[in-house]
Amino acid sequence: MGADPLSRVFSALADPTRRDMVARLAVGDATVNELAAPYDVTVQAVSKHLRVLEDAGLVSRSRDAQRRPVHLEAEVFDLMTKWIERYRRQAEERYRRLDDLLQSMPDDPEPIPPQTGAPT
Amino acid sequence: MGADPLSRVFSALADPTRRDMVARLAVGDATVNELAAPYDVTVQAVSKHLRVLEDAGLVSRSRDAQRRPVHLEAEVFDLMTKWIERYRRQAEERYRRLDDLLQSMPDDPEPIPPQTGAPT
DNA sequence: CTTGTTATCAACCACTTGGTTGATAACAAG
DNA sequence: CTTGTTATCAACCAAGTGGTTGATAACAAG
Repeated sequence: MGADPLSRVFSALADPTRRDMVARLAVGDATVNELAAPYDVTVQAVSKHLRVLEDAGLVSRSRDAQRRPVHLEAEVFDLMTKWIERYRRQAEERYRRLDDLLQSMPDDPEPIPPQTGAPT
Repeated sequence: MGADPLSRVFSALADPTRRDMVARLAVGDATVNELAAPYDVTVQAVSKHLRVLEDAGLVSRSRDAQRRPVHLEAEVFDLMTKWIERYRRQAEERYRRLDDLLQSMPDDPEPIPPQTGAPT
């Protein structure tokens, strides 16, 4: 469990039930029981899911008598978005450069004939 | 392994080694050995990681004699980005609306007194 | 105080995961 | 054909995950 923040966030959202809960919480705060209702699992299982989301910083819990309203924390999404955008942009940039290169040269698909001694 | 595409992508990127490989591949294609070099693990382990990335659609592999150049597929990132953006926007929208609501009413933190028979 | 509700903690279980070693396949070069 | 390189497959193992049941805590209401 001592993983880095990014790993925790990705890992938390790798579960469809957990993504569902995030979707539900985007509409508004909810109690554990409310979150458990749509799924065919025990409240304990949902409680565990919420702990994972909380450890990832995606969710926070407050107190209201014996209820524990769950609240979605949208900021952590930025962490992922930044990571994703960075490498997507980098990959697209690379692709663009490759494309330019291929267009600038008309033929000859053998860039490096190292020491195969092709005689004249 | 019969998970949905989104789960596979999130799950694949939940591992720091795999994210590292994506970062490396964003610079340019690489062989399995090249990808294994920086890490203190066997080539087999790296091969497994690549399979996970491939199953998630993040990576594709071609043939060059006995080498298997690995190529980053940037399109799959869109799947995540779309999902993330959707619920972030929704959560922010909700936050904005809540903020408006709180500003429009000056006091009285009891919105719903259901049947407590408050007389007159 | 007792009862019911909401939620967590603890122990357990089947399955997955990330790693290992060993064998094998595919190919290049001597 | 034999050797070396690159990579995958197969079996195994320790640790983690998602689920369960049972006990417990915290609180509201009778």
